Amino acid sequence: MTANSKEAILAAAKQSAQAHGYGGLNFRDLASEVGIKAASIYHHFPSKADLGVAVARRYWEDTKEDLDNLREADDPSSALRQYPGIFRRSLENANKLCLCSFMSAEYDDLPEPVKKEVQTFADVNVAWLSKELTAAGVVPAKKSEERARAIFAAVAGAQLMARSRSDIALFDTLIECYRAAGLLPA
Amino acid sequence: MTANSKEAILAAAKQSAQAHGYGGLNFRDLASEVGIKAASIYHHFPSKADLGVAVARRYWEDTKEDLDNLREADDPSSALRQYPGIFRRSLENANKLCLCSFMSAEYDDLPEPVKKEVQTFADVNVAWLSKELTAAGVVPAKKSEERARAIFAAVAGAQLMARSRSDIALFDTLIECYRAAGLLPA
DNA sequence: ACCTGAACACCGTTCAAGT
DNA sequence: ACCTGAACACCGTTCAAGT
Repeated sequence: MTANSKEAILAAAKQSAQAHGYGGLNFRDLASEVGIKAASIYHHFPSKADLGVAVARRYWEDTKEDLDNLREADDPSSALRQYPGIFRRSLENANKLCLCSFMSAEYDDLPEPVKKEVQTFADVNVAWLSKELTAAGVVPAKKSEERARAIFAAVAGAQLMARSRSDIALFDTLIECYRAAGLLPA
Repeated sequence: MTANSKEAILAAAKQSAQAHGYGGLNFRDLASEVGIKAASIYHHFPSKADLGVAVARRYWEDTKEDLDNLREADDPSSALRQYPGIFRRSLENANKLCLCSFMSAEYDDLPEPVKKEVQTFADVNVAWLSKELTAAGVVPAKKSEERARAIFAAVAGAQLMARSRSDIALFDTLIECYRAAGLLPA
């Protein structure tokens, strides 16, 4: 074992939750991947709900960092152009789904604090998109949040559909079609 | 018990799968809702996979019927306008998700024959949309399938996002925004 | 601090046996 | 045909004990 167990658990849980959801997360498989026993996980996370919260929070934190890096590296138009790439990378990574899309599906069965983190993921994406859309002059400031939400929902939907076909090219076609139709800036 | 058990199981399983997914489908709760024991379900469906196939097939058959009715009752433009209503009705029904969106998330853990039914659901939607888009003159025939796929993915994404907020008004706003942006015909 | 074996209560699933 | 009791496998969780 290289790093500390807590980080290793978090990383493994993130991968598993993106493939199998919160319900599909199980401590025994998780532990064996990390090289400890299931009971040991409880030393780091007092319950499954706590692990779920930690994974979802880390997930949006990582995404926020990716988004901020995009913003710093490029002008708003280019940054917006690269936004779908974040969802594409999940598909590239063993056809994985956005953790928060999966958890949105599972919403009824999620512990309350996990729900909050899922919503924060959406909020982070919408806020970033909204700011870039305004900065790029795509839509007036008054309409930017609404458009941001539409883009977020559509890109998540494209990822979901592409995953169900294990077809990254389909994802690319869908994004191109969003651009051609006018939902995403060309 | 009114009708036969098999139909009652199918109906209850459909509701449960839309709320909790294929993984969340559980025979004990299902049985108690129908008024029999869990083991009795296996008399009607030899395995969970068989039940999953039956539920998913029934689901797309029902949707196909709804779509065909829409087509017969209205001209292509009006029919297209009412398309998102099919997804809206799931949300109205106790904030439920499209069964096939949920199963797309769960794709890695689905039995092979269930995967096929999930794809057929998408195919049915895309074929209907494609035909109506061409008939309504929204896009040239050559581009209609691609656009149909984009609409299907985007509407499913809107439903997923609205579900995670238990907010039907958000679904309506997203659909309106798709129209304003040009993805859906106005 | 960090980990484990063993156990607990629970639940989805299966199957041989009932009617 | 239709249903069930009982068993099985697995789950999240706990805890006393190990280092």
